[in-house]
Amino acid sequence: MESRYNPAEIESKWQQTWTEQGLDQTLERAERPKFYALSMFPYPSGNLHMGHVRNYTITDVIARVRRMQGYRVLHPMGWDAFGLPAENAAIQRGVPPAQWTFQNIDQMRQQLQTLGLSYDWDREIATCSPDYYRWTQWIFLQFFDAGLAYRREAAVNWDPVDQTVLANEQVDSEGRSWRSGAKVERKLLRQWFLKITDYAEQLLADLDQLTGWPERVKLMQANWIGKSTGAQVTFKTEAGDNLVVYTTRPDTLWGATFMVISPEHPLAEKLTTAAQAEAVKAYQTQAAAMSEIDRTAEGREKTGVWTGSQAVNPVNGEKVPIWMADYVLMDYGTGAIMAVPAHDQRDFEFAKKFDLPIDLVVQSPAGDLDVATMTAAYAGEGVMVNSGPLDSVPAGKGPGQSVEAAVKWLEAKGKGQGTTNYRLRDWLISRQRYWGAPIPVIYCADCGCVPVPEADLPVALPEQVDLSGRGASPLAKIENWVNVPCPQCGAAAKRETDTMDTFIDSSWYFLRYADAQNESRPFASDQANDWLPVDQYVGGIEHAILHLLYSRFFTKVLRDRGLLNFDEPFQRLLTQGMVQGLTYLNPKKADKDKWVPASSVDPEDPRDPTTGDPLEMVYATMSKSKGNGVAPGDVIAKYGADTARMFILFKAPPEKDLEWDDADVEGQFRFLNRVWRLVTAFAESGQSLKGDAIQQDQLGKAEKDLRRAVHTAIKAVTEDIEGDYQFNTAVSELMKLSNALGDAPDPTTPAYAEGIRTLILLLAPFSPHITEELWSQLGQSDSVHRQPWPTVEAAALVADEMTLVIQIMGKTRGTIQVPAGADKAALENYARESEVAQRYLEGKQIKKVIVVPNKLVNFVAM
RNA sequence: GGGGGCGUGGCGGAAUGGUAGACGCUGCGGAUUUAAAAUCCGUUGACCGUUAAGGUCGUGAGGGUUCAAGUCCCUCCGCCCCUACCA
Repeated sequence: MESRYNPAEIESKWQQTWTEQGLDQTLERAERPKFYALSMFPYPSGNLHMGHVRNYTITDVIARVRRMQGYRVLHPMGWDAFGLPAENAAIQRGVPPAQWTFQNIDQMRQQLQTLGLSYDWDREIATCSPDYYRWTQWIFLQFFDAGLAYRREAAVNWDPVDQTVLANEQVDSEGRSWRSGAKVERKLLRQWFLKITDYAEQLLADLDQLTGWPERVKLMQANWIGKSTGAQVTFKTEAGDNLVVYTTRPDTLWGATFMVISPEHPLAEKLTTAAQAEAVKAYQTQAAAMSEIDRTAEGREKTGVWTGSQAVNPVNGEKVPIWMADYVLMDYGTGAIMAVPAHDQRDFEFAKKFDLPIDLVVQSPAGDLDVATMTAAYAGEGVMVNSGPLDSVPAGKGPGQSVEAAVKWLEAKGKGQGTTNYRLRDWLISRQRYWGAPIPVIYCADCGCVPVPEADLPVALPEQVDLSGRGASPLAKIENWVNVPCPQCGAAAKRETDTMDTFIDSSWYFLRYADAQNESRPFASDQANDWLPVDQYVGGIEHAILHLLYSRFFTKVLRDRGLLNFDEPFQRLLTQGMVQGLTYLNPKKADKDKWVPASSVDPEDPRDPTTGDPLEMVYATMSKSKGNGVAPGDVIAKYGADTARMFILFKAPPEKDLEWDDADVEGQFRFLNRVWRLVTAFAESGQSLKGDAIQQDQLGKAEKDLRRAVHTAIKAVTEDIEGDYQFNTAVSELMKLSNALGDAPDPTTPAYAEGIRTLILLLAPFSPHITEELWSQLGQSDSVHRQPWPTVEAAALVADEMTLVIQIMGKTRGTIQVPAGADKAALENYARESEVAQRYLEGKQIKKVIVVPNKLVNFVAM
């Protein structure tokens, strides 16, 4: 009797069995090639959302296929578990951050387990656990030892209401604190930095090694690193100081008519004359109070103030006034610029506003540029003029052009030198927060900043802590934690009370998985060198720069410390698209309030429940604020994890956004039901999966057709997965195979048995539960997931006949069936004799015949 | 302003320069059923053709290369994403 497909029952049954059997544990068999499949680990919010499901399903399919292909696969999961939400929960609900976090982890692990993901849970990590952050601190000390961790004053986002520093991501687009709503100020504080700029060139150059990364992610990183070439030029000030500027256009030095320094420039005070002191001070205060966002707002009118002093242009001896303006940023270049208003738009605007001179040094090819009539800076091609030794040299950065000539001239005269500059800045890692890894250093009055000795790690987070969300780091208030003897001299000393940016935790977690339970080191080098680099990394595009750049940086530093032997952590990267939900919006309402949660809308007649306005429907990324989310648990409860996985893989290519659609989910459920019926009917007919040996040359047409469909499916699914991960087309190939089996006239042949077997095996990585159940119903004792991946039999792909397309003048006019393997001459003959060709060619003269073997014959005729 | 990507049926999406629309969803018609659900079969780009055979058009727009263009080249339009006073 035919049983119904009951996903709830079989899924929990097999999940339990797999856990008991340890089916998903990492296979330690050195003779097999390794494959490391990794999803970006989640923050344990406590709630699994569809974005997670998509991410982990993609990686799981890849891991499962590789296992069947004979690789030993590392496929781990863990938790990016430090971070502010845990502190907020503590403040709002009085639950200790550790307790809140570990509860969430338990909850999310359970949710993950319902998806049938083949993780090796023995390697699970949580960055907030002392077993882990001990090694985060150890790695920090490696950086410290290498001179790559240092402290300096930095301008940070300061919330004047809550009296705390905020991370950039906690400041909204209007420059307000997400918590207090106060306008964020910039404040100078002593902070810890990692010297990522030391690795700027390598981080840029090694992008070339990342052949398996999306081009746009590499571009984003390259732009972020922002390499530019130019020159540093020294201007002497009236007071005799050297004011160094960086410029990418040293050739326009002769057109520099003033200079601008940043309000934070170290020479600012010295350069300011008594007469201007008050105005300059006021300008600096005003600049300091502004957030970076306000300061760099688009289209903002130039502001500035004269310092009262002047410098000498080193190329022509002319005096140029030194101004101060906030459009010059202290943390790019030298914090000072030479202004060439004729050829730089910003300088042009500044010169116009403050009535400063404009000197033309590049004349356009048309020769019609005149400073008296210019309404904008000219940055185009041309030839150098009014530029002494550079006159008549073509303007530009190319070989033999003005920039090259200018650098040569400056270097020869000792007035400057060619340099390379990067936009990348050092990484500020101090956070005035509790729930992070404490920075393991101690301040001693005599010995200075002393690293915590390795043996004393971890510097554990104290459990009893008062979290108010206000003031400096909560750790500073815990006297018996802060006060420790100096590790060097034993005198009374104090701990650093800041914790590390959580991006540090995630910059090395992929290494820990290789040796997750090591108690004496963060990882054994031979283990890490064996498993890494990650063969396939999967995650969201939002980490295109941050996490991926930091991880590359860490890998290179640890390599230089002799701990790793590879340059790049992630060989291939797949950035999966967002999951979008059907979203209702009220077009009459303002942007922020226009979303209407789907739960309060009647889909038959979508109206705003409060105003009665008709609503518009769009697809938008699922989020709480839009009320358009679909809970994974609901879908799994209704259709099962296999259906959810199939839908997500089929609905869109992995890197594109995916529109959640219930009807399509139903479609996948129908497909799995069809597979269920096909296989259970086969099982009940009492046939064996082994079948008789198949003799390809003795098969009838129907069997040959079926075998061709079967082996075409193997080929297509394998190629779709090994190539660019076209899971959507892979699933459609599985559907075609299922359709072919359903259409097969005789379900008792060996070819049919082969088809059933192949369908189950090819489907197994996509839908692990139903395939395991069907496999076992067919009397197989070993897991379907331990079977070898099917291989293509070339002979089975060969058809006796083929469809030949007949074209007249490039237009398809019909097709005929011809024997396969016919040569060009034979194909042309078949085509000539065809009824279609005769009809169209009657009374015409054939000028040319193009024969494409296995495809078509095209007659060019008049 | 700079950089990147994308425009294909009612919808999601397929198409090594070689039959555009695979596969699925939706819609429509039918079978089964007391009825429904489920399932199965057929059909589903537009237009012309009474039916049929067949034809014309059709991948954002316009040009070009080619025997043949969704695919390659040029010009333009539209949308999306990232980034931005970076000297």
